[in-house]
Amino acid sequence: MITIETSGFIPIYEQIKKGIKSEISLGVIKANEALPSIRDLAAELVVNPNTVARAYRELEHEGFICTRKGKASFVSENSSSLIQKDKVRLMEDVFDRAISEARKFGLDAAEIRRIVESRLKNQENRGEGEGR
Amino acid sequence: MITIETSGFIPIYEQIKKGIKSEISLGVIKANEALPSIRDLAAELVVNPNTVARAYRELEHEGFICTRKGKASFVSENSSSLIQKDKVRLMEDVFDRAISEARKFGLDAAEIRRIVESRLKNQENRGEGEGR
Amino acid sequence: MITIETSGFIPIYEQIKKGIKSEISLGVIKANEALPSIRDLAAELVVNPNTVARAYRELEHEGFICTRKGKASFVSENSSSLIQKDKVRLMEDVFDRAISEARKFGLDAAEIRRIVESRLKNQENRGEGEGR
Amino acid sequence: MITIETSGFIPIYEQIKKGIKSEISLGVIKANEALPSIRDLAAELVVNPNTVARAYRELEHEGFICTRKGKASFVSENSSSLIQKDKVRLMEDVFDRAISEARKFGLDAAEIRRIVESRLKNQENRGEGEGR
DNA sequence: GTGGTCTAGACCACA
DNA sequence: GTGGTCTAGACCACA
Repeated sequence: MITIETSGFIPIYEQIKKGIKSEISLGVIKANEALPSIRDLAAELVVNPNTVARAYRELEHEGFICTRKGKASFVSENSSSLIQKDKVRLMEDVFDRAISEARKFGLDAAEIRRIVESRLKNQENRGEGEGR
Repeated sequence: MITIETSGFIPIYEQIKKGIKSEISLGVIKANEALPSIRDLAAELVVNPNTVARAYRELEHEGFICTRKGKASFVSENSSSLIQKDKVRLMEDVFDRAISEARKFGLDAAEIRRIVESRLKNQENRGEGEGR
Repeated sequence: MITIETSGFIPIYEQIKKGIKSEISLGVIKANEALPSIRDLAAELVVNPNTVARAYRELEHEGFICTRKGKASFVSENSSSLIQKDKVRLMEDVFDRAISEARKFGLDAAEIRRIVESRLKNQENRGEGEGR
Repeated sequence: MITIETSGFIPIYEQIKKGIKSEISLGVIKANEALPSIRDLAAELVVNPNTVARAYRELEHEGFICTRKGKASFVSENSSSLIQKDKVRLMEDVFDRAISEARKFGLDAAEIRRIVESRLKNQENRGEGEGR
């Protein structure tokens, strides 16, 4: 369910980290459940295992997952509360950036609202089919 | 007026490019006007001249500015129309990304609208003073 | 009585080896006495049998224990003298490392003595209850 | 000044991290001073640049150093206070481990003191010559 | 030249 | 099979 963009500037390991946080946030993977193995996820994403390993390692350092050697990585017990905080910060950040970008090009609040609406609609019309 | 973030993953030359497009878009610099020299802008942004040079070079390739050797770089005659197209695409892109990011974390349209409103207000209260 | 740390870098089989040497050294298990079976110890330590097997195998190679196929592992006849030598070397090693670590951070002999005293006291106050 | 043990179980990147913390602690490198470049240190330690890079990256995440891309890594402004805390924790840890190791082999406080004294003397006699 | 990311691939501890 | 470390080496952004 994680998608990787190789164009663009965000490192693959960051995209993996965000993808996993997203899955935890959505409840796709729940506390104490195992993540896919490094090798499996690497194969699925067509990415080097080292890159996945880095993502997992950083998620572990940040407390989202914990790893049992020889077994697998598991979503931490307290991941939900961590994710919750992280998510709020992340969402604020994402829209602050988008809005200040828009402001830099002279858009006012009304125009921003309008473009948000149009993109919301646009994604509804296109995107919904994919999930089914 | 251009601000550079050294943390984060977006290359500095990209930030400079976007900054200049923004200034053209806002009319801060108009068609046929000269851009600051590479050295001056580099000094102002506390950035290496090579980085500014790259931004200018790419803006030239994209037709936004034209550089006369030994002289300076000027905003192209047809920059406004180019910028206009670029701006629409850019804004759509920016909000598409923000919204799909939010969707990845399970936010629905109502929640997205709410967060956009809160960030719009938040930036009004803080940010406006800086521009004056 | 053996405790395993899964965080940290010392392999589990090494921790098991040291734990058994410790028990021989303390007389908890005496010469010619049987060690717990690999399966039992593995269960007790919540560790994979392979890992215990490796510890036993290496202890055998070093002469501390001997394994009779189909039966069990026994503490060797001459284990005490071996342990005695090993223990002296081990203790010197342990404190050499600790002290040189402290030296690397600029502590002088007086400061090292002081910290040793404080840790000795600290462990007395907390740790003694656990053993009983 | 950093020494790497390839025998033993502590990962090279950890040894590098500790070595650098030690140098900061000793004032060998001071706040705002540049660390050796990744490539240089890798060459000096006869280690892969990736390994040094990992050490630097983790030191950065922990706040001890900060990296300016294209330039170098620098000791953070607030490194001293961080190091101070880290050092205390580290020294307590080191001696707690050493002492509990000794306890596992039946040594009492008096014997531990004696062995500490003997190792302190031993290192004085051997080690001092090297520093000059 | 300097740091950052990524790949390919080896070897080890653990299950 | 699973994660962890390490090496060798490529390519990019930045100075």
